[in-house]
Amino acid sequence: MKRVIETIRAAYPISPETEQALKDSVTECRFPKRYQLVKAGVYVKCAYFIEKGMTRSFWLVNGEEITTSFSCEGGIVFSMDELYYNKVSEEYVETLEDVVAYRIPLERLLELFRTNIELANWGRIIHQNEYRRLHRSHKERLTLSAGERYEAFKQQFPQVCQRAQLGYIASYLGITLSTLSRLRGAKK
Amino acid sequence: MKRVIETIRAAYPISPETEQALKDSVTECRFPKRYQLVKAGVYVKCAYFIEKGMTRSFWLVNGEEITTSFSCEGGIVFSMDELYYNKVSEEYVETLEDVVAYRIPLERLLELFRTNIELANWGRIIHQNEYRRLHRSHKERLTLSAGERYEAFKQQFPQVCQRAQLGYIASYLGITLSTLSRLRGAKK
DNA sequence: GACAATTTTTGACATAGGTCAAATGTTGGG
DNA sequence: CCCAACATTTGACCTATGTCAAAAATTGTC
Repeated sequence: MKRVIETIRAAYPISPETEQALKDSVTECRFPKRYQLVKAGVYVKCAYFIEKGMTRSFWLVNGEEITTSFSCEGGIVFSMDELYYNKVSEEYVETLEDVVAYRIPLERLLELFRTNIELANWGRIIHQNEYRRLHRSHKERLTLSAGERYEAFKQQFPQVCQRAQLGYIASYLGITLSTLSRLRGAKK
Repeated sequence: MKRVIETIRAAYPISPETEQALKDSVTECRFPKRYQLVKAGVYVKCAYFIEKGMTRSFWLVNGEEITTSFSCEGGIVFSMDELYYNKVSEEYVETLEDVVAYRIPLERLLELFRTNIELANWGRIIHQNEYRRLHRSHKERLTLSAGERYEAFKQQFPQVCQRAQLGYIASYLGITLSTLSRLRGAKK
């Protein structure tokens, strides 16, 4: 869990005891590329810390997939609806590469939040950060052209940009595949 | 602080001791309509729990104001950049009505997060909720037409809809004032 | 290493919503 | 109660990006 613990510590410093409590709560698991970790309409009952590989979350609206986020090494993947509100997911999460992850039951994660103040604060801070990210991308959506948004995305997530295919990036940016392709063509 | 405590408890149950610790940390204050609680480029050093009245947060981009959120009774208002990253704010927050609020120094709020597990969890949960809200509005932005978004907004925030002026709502929805006005005209 | 499947590029055309500016309506302070 | 400041509506015209479909490039698999 090297990568995962590192990322947690970068968000909020945790003690060795907390680290151990986490380690005692997870199970290593592996998934092939294109595997659905979370499906809309079902309970998953666990969250995944990504040690290796990349995933994307997406909505399925009128048969169209809309990517809402990417998670790489160190990230945590779960169904918001289930973790926050104990409802079935409205979103899907699938692997974009082979993935090594650590599975933690949601119930255990919630118990850790309730009882371990370091993890409660870590949970607060990762949500703050994600909130800030979305907030910024909302602003970009309102003030930048499609091309400028793509540039900003490349800058902010160079890795994702290289590892994810165009269609996913396009829907994340809220533009069509054709438009994104044209933008790339025009740039060179 | 009735309204404020009620809203906190609705997000995460806190004990009477925690309630008291909060009460001991705040100062009541009042602001007239159109007062700027948070300004871009400066340190504010505190957060405000709104007891009465409404505020909006906005960005100023190329001389244009882009509203990113509204806060009513029970809400909490602060500079994300300052609370999360100890940087000056990039956003403004101004009152849209006369406001009664409770001021808490950011330093004290952070100390409470670090030392009080109930408040750490409350902090986690309000951020989860805001994150979910933004997530949903991001989806709406990508899948609904301007008119449908306005309908969804009216449904989700009927109060804000009545109390805030059109221009603020338009920029929140990411459409122009003229377009929103036309939509309203067409509807009847 | 060649074919099938998938991904990306390109083309022709359509449109939702933007822009700018003027007209009208509403509101609060003296 | 009236005027100035502010908020909303309306009009004429425009453009960034979408849609749909076909061609080209890339990738994975037997």
